[in-house]
Amino acid sequence: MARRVDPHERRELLADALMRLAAERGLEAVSLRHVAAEAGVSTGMVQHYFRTKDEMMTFALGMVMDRIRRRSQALSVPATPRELVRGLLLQVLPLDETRRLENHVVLAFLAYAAVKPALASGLRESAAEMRTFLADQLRAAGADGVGHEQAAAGLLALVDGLGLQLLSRQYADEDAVAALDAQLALLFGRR
Amino acid sequence: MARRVDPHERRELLADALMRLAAERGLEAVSLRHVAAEAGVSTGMVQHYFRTKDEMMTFALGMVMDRIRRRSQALSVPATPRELVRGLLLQVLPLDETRRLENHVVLAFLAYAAVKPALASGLRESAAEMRTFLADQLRAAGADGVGHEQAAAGLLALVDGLGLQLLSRQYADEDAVAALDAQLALLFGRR
DNA sequence: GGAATGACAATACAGTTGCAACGCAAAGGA
DNA sequence: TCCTTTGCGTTGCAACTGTATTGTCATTCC
Repeated sequence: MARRVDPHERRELLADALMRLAAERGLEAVSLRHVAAEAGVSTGMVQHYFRTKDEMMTFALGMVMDRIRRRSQALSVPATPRELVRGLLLQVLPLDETRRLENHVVLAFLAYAAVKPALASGLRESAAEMRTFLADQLRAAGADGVGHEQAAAGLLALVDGLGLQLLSRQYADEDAVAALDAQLALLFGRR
Repeated sequence: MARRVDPHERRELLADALMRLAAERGLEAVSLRHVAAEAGVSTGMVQHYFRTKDEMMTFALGMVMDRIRRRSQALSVPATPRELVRGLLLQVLPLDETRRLENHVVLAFLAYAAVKPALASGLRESAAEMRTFLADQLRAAGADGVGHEQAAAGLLALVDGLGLQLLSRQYADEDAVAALDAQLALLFGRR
């Protein structure tokens, strides 16, 4: 067995195992051996594809952000700005098991990045990206009232906060959606 | 030296050291030895006051939540509901070093509690407490539009999200305050 | 048909972890 | 005065950590 394998595919396999671990037992449970066990491979193989643990973490975080981005882009079917905004923000909320898992991982990495600034840049980027997109849509819709940048930032913060509360089960899914809709009504006008 | 010491005071000393560690180097850096070193005592003493690491973590989290609550209650000088709400929410945002530190710790524990449900209940409680307080104030102010419970939940989520973004330095302090004020204007009416 | 190479597996190693056990000094009651 | 209790320091231990080293194949190229 030589060159036959696709390295990127292997890395994704391992990163998937890492995600499952992080979501179910926290980032503290992520060790080379645990990831290997979860993926059903040897620790040697993990080391083969990630020379260091940090490299593994960085790759996994990048993968998660990439998936979220990709799902959002697949969303850009013709629609009104308001529908676009709502769709995008609903994409981010943890309303099903896959996105629960992803949000768990993002939360874990958020706490991790608060201490390891090298990882924070990726998170910052994708947030900024989403913020300008939201602001553009708000402008296009002619949303009145507050500045568009500010409203976009507020929406993003709202969704982040709702996500947090959903994760810790303080809140039912439909209540979170209702809170989001209420805010959209305030910004775009009722209905 | 025997009975002279106040056990609770000692525990707070140790929990303080834990907080500093968690804020500066993350929860992963919190070990019995590190906490002992940071507090300038022996690991034996840490073990004397906390029989297990989990007991130490739980106590520290409780202490942080207590401090936040206490600061909020000290705030209830006569004021209009709107001022009260603004004051309370500004209390929660990480706008100075102490509160940055506290928010860091809360974030770390949030990620931790997402995996250790035993710790989550405390967080849930204090959030619910704050939500009903906010809803009461909104009702008292006769804020129109959306339901009061929903608006309160939205405000809380907004502040949580803003806190997250402030912590990861995605955002300037004054922008966060502006976003909060914009939302208050939407709810209470301009000015 | 070697030789080189890529893909792993196994093991070793030094450091760190939570926790238990033991030790001992000082204060108070008997 | 003894003796128990409280408060803490020290040491030890088994488990686990990230990383480095080495070994073992199967495959591909010359």
